[in-house]
Amino acid sequence: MKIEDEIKQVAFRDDYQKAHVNLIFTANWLQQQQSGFFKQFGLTLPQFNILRILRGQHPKPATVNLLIERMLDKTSNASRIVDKLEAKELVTRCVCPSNRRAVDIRISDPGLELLGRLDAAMNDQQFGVQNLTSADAAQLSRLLDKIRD
Amino acid sequence: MKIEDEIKQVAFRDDYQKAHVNLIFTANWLQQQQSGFFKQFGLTLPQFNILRILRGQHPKPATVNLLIERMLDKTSNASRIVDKLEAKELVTRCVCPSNRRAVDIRISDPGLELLGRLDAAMNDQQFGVQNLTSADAAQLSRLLDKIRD
DNA sequence: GATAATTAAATGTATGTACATATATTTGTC
DNA sequence: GACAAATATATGTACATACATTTAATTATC
Repeated sequence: MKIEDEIKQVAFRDDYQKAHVNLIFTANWLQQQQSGFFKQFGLTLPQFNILRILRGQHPKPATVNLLIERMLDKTSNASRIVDKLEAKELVTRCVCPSNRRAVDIRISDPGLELLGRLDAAMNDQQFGVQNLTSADAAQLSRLLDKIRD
Repeated sequence: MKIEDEIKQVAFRDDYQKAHVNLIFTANWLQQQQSGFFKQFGLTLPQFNILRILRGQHPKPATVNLLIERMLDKTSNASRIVDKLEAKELVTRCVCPSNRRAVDIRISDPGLELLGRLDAAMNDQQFGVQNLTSADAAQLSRLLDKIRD
């Protein structure tokens, strides 16, 4: 659906304003699609992202600092998201032996198992990007990179 | 900067996954740019959006329902955002005379004055979309509309 | 080696999001 | 006109975000 119809705004000042609003709107739409998906597995999107980083490190541990570096949203609160994952026993947390300020965070076996199920489900669920051609997708990334220059 | 460098991921599975991650990352980046901007004026992004809708209605009142319809994020809590704006005396709220279930919400004179200052400042602040050509911006909107089909 | 500065994580507070539920008013039906 | 259904908003709870502050451990400096 065209963005004008989605947000019931008759016209935009120019293509720049339209692209800007469309970007915010679409990313939001995507996040909602995704959070509905993750909810089936008892996770939120940020919790999933942290688990995925931990799997990337596995079997090495990660520290909170490393999680913050790798997270898409740098300013979010990794420490409290790990709290939630620990409560669900998807990760373990223990004081780092070589630096007792830091904590070693590891994905647990149930955590790995959950991510495995999520991977399988995600292959059947492409959240709209499948509507693009491969060339479209590449072009989209090029435009987005240009915006952040 | 290319998305691979931004999030320190070596490679994506395909252009689809890359575009997807890039979209989420870029929209987040844009929102952070904006929220820093609005903070100078004592507003948050959703508060600004509500004020802008109210100005569009002015001098007619808006109801909470109308705000929800027009907001980019449909599921957020308009009622509590209006609470914050009312506390700052940027809007007024009173029971609608013709339907006492509804509340009439109006932007106040200080609210209009604040939006006026924001408009001026926003013309000097284009948040990255100015890096695109006009044709790029139009193409971006076309791709985003396609994703949400 | 005591003390200051830095670093790593956790905590506090205000705001917003998502979703369920509650309260009050209006509308529809018998 | 009583009572059920629908409507408009507000409230409650859990989670996340944004940013400042605190606590504890380590490193640097004298």
